[in-house]
Amino acid sequence: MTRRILVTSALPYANGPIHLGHILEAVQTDIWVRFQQLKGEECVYVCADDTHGTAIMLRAENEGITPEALIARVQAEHERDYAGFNIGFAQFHSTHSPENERLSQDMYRRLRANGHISRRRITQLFDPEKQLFLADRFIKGTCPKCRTPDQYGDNCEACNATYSPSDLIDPRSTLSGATPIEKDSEHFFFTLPAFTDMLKTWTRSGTLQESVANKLSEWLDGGLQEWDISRDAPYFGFEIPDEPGKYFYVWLDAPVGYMASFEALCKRTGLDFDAYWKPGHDTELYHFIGKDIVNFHTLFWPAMLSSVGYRTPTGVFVHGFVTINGQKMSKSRGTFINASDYLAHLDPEYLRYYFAAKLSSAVDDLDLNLDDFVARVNADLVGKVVNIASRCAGFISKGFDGVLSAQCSEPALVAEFQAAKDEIAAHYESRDYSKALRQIMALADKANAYIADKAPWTLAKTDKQSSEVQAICSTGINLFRLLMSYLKPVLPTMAARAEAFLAIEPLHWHSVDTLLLGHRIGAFTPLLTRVEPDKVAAMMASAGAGAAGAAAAGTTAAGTSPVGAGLPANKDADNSAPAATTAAPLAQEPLAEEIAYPDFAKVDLRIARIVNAEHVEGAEKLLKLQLDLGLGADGAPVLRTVFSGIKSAYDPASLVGRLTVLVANLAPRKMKFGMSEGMVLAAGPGGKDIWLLQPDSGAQPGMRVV
RNA sequence: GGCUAUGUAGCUCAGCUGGUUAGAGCGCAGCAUUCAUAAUGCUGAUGUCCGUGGUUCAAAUCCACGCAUAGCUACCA
Repeated sequence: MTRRILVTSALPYANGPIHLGHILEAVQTDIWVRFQQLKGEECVYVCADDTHGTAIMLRAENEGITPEALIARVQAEHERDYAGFNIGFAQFHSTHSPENERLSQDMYRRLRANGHISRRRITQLFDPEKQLFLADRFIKGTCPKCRTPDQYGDNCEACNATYSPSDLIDPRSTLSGATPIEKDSEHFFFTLPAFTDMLKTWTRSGTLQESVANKLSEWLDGGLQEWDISRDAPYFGFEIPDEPGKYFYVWLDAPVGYMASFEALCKRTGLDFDAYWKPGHDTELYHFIGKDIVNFHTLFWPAMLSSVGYRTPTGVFVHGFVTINGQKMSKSRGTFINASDYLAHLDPEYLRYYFAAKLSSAVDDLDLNLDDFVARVNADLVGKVVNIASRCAGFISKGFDGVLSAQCSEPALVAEFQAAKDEIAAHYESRDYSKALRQIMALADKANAYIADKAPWTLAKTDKQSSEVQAICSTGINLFRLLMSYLKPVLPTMAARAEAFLAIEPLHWHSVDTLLLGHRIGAFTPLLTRVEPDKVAAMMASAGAGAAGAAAAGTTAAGTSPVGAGLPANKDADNSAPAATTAAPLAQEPLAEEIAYPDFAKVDLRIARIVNAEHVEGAEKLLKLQLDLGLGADGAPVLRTVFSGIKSAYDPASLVGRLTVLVANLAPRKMKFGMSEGMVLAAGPGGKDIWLLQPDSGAQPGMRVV
């Protein structure tokens, strides 16, 4: 029985570029969808741009264009970036579409008919110059608790107090600088409390990860409140039926955008809309989202759906955020990496693999550690997987005209690879991609060990056409083919190259039940090249340059995605400036965390004279230095031996007599060639580019550096 | 502040419902190998499992408190 599955990932907001947070979500979703499709399920993946709201309106105004022109331009960029990562949408639509307008208004009318819309007047701060009601983040003022100036309207970054914007001392609009006035207006509310029981059941019915359900009980137990779904003109969005001058809050029509996108797909392909959105069908509906937008998808959305007689989602899958080298992406730190920054320098499959290798079904954040990224991709994909094909293919083409043996040797090993299918499938199904890939890589290790053990190259020396060589290498090729079948959801492009190399029809999940026997394969070509660390550095440089450009240009007030995919809502988020290409060291390695003076004072830096420097036998990188610190308290000269990794940059003879700076109270470290009693200071990326610190003349050995 | 998570080798992470000397990959050291995109195989070293208390015959695993990090905290997007 074929499953019929509709999958969405969160709608990126049309106010900024696609960044690695969006890509994490898209990759997670895409892998799941491709896996389902390879298994033969009918699985479609839809998404759209989220295009409404004050932020879009203001941005368009700043740029002197219409909102429609803005969202059209941004959507083209978004689609290009997603395509660059091979995200296989069946439909990428827009919330500013006729389908969405009709569906949103229809949903509102039915909510209203069911008595789930209430209305009342509320008072808000209003910018008299811009003639605009102000959201909290467009108001700044002095914190009423601790008097820190320049705080946003909802909470104080200095003392963490929360308050309402009208409590601020000396409030002003960040849009015009005007002093806001209080003004009231009628708003429309969705009566969420009426759905408390329904939601308590639904959130605990296996649709959500446990930690997410735990988090939600905070809201459910604390008592739900009505949800304000209207905004006053001027607003870029859909007008509320029968209520001129009132617009749907962007978050009302954003999730409806999932339906709208799907409806557009149905029109093109003949899929049955109702079978996926009306109750009583065996179809499945899943939303992949980031942890910042849980409320909208697991409270408001299912409540609205159930009110108007649509089905509720089968599952909502929540993931964490992307961090870069352990820190959250930040424009000021130069670690805000846009999809286009990545694609300009690196192969998308690297990142798909790296994300997959670290993704689980948990809500944890995922760290992109750049050194780990290079090492992991190169070791796993090039060193392990591709290597299997690479080391076997030559024998087959040279000795046997590319024809594989009629039987595999080592049937037990082959069977073990095939038997892993169900377990790997279960991991993909449950979104434990890291477990799936760990298992696949363990198999790849076995394949390499098998080939090393059989050493076909020794046999080939005596007989190039030995049937044993053919059998061993054909087995290797078959093992490689099985691994590629398992990896195909993650690495579609590499899988396609492998299919071309093997001269076979596209692999699918059940391809592992068969073997390639007596088949002629093509010539081996590199299926994936290694990640070059230089390219990673270049990517970071362009991301950092984007940040610098944005700062110099002065950012406009703007939000990140309402249906944000990977980052916390960032008040400073903005489009990045065009990427530059020069690599600034500061951009590559941002400043470390601030420390207090006492922390610095712990480090005792001293001037030292290099009195001897020599090569160390057997050491690749080290020089052995003798350092003179001058006379000690007892009048005797103090000498230190330090091993320093500067061999590649300095000739020992050129160092003797120089002054430099020594970390004098560093704990001695036992190294292979002896004890190192301290550390000399140097800068640079390594290799020939290392520069030793040297004081101006006049400094004496033993002087403390402060 | 409250809540939800996270904190395990240099790095990235597994360790489910408590039970022998705490694991993997990468990195590192040594040996082997040279078929392969300096790829591969074998061997080895490395951990107060964030801290402090507690429950228990037994805790990385349970409880409490604390520290650190992230997110959420509804008329923010």
